[in-house]
Amino acid sequence: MTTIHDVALRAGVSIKTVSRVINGEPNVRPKTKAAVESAIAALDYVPSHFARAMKSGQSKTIAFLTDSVVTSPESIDIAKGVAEAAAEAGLALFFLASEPDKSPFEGPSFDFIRSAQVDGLIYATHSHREIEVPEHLLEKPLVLVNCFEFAGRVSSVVPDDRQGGYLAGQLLLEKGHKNVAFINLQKDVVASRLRQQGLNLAFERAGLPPPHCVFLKHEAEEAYAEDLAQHVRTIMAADEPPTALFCGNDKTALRALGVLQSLGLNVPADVSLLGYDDFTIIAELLSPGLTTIAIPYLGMGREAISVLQDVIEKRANNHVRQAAKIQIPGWPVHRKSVATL
Amino acid sequence: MTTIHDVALRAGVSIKTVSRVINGEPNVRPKTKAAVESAIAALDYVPSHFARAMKSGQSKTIAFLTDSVVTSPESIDIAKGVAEAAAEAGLALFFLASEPDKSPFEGPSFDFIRSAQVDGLIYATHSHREIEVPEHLLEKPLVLVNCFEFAGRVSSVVPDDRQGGYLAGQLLLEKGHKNVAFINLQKDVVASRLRQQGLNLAFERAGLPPPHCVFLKHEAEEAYAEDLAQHVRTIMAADEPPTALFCGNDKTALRALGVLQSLGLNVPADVSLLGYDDFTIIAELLSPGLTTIAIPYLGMGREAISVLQDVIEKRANNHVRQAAKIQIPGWPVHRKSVATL
DNA sequence: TCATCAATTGACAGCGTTGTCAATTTTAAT
DNA sequence: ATTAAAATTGACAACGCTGTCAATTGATGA
Repeated sequence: MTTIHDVALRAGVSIKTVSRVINGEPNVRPKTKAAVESAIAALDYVPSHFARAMKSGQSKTIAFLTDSVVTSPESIDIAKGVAEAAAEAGLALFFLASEPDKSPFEGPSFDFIRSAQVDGLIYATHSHREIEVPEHLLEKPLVLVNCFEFAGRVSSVVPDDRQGGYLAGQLLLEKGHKNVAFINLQKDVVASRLRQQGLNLAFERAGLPPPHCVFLKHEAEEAYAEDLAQHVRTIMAADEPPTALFCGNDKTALRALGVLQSLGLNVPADVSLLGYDDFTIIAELLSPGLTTIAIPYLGMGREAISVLQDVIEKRANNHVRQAAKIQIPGWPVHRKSVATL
Repeated sequence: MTTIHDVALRAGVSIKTVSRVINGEPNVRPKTKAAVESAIAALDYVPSHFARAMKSGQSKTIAFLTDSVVTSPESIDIAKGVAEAAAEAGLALFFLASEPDKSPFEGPSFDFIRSAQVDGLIYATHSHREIEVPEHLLEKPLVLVNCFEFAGRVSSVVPDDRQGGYLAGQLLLEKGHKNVAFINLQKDVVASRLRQQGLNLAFERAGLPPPHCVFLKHEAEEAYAEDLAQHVRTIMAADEPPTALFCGNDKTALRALGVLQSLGLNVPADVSLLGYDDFTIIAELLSPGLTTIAIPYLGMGREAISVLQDVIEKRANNHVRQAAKIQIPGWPVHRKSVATL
């Protein structure tokens, strides 16, 4: 491996001067600088990350922890956003998969975070929810993604589910749907309440009563499917069945579509279908293509890096930084499953 | 930060002795060892990864590069397998997202690999294919996943598509399907030829002629869908239509199912449907559940770490290691879409 | 031309760790 | 009890880099 010494030797200067050139410090004669730069190029020298980190105590490295988000296709974009933004910011990124059945905040992975003197942490969850952050984690700059803690000690970046629900309402109303049924996620899911609030708000502002809303039960795959089918059948059997069905996520919408088809109902001719997530695989593959509300996973990931950098900087300067909950808005994705009345 | 000095001070020994205890070296009196260990525990000491890496030149860190696999749900399991196995092996893992429109083997990310003295590299692709490995990459221990180079200079871990095709043939024959149509992937896809070979072999061994096989055209989403629909209709319009349709992947199978249903054909009563990939999201969600051949992504990821460790070790001892192409077998996943005749 | 001051450069220590080798202690053998 | 050998322990250098501070060089003005 070529070191700073090799470069210094070749350029005929001291290692300190090489260091100055590398770090763009002032007070280096242009001629000297040129000599050093050509030596660096000739030797294909890259400064050792470790030596720098050891000296400065700043590793320029952050770690990305997750309950399982990296391995879940729905929210893989969080990781993508984090990775992109980190690269742009010149930060190295460790991905740590937490071990199953264990808190992600302990075990060998976490020892590694400490031993590698990671500058900061990003913790992302699979679903939007509240978490408990162990005391000892607060030592390090930390940003939560897709989750938050009520104590408000840690900054978090979450989807704006209320806005998303509102968006759904707006979209449906624009297309003329006033009689809407909402097959919401399980009642204990954070997003489910928020989206309902947003949806209801949109209807309220239009001078309409809130849409009929049912919650799925939180159960295994089979039970969930049965539960859903039941709901769809009940809803569509009403005296005045809704003109549109808004589902808590795209997967539910996919299932609902199957049930509707089995009832001989055509989407969107007989009933419109609106999803949530913009889970592309499902949404694009369905016929008709599923109109849905996108969750801004990519943007959340990017924002997390930005917030984390801020936290790190503030911490370094001994400023207290007010923890904040940052809500990133989603957007509607128009495909074919919602008809205009 | 607590350092080895703090521990030594507290335990009343020299730093070298602490080092011995940490690294499990012999010739430390049990009493001394106990004293050091209790000091470590009391101070919550974790050795600095950087200092160690600098000293040893071994970073115990590997990098995972990919064209886009991390962000594609189909093969996210490669990443998962790599991450799991790396953690078990005590290796830290860098995930580097390659920049769009750029070779993953250049740019700032790659400089980082060099500066961080990464011990080895794993490069995974989204689809099973041949790639060109730039000369300068061969400096570092490298293992390819889901791709390979014909030059054979680099070890690779790939799915055994031939075996997978054979498995598909076996499965169909076991269920009594002798008249089968294979809607294969695009002709230029590596997997497509191999699977066809495997499938044909299974039929040959059963004393049957090879199944009818058509290839999809490699085109945009819409054209692809149209192309597929055409094929399905043609195939099913034959004088003696096949009793089973084997699709090149689950996505295609999903589409094909739609076409079959639109033709008024019931799966699996009228015709059986076999996919490939075990892309759970699709396969489980379909009704009927899609019988398919699983691609061993997780196992491939795990195997990659094992191979990489081997390469690193051999390299360290100046042994030449014969590069190898390691094929990991898939397996059939029985759901409901293939009926017994 | 020479003193003065600013700009440029380099010597050296130290970040936290482990390898080398010498010093010390313990054990075993007489 | 004494001594040689073995086991245990520690002092110190070095890994590649940057910060400190001193030394050197060049530029400026009288």
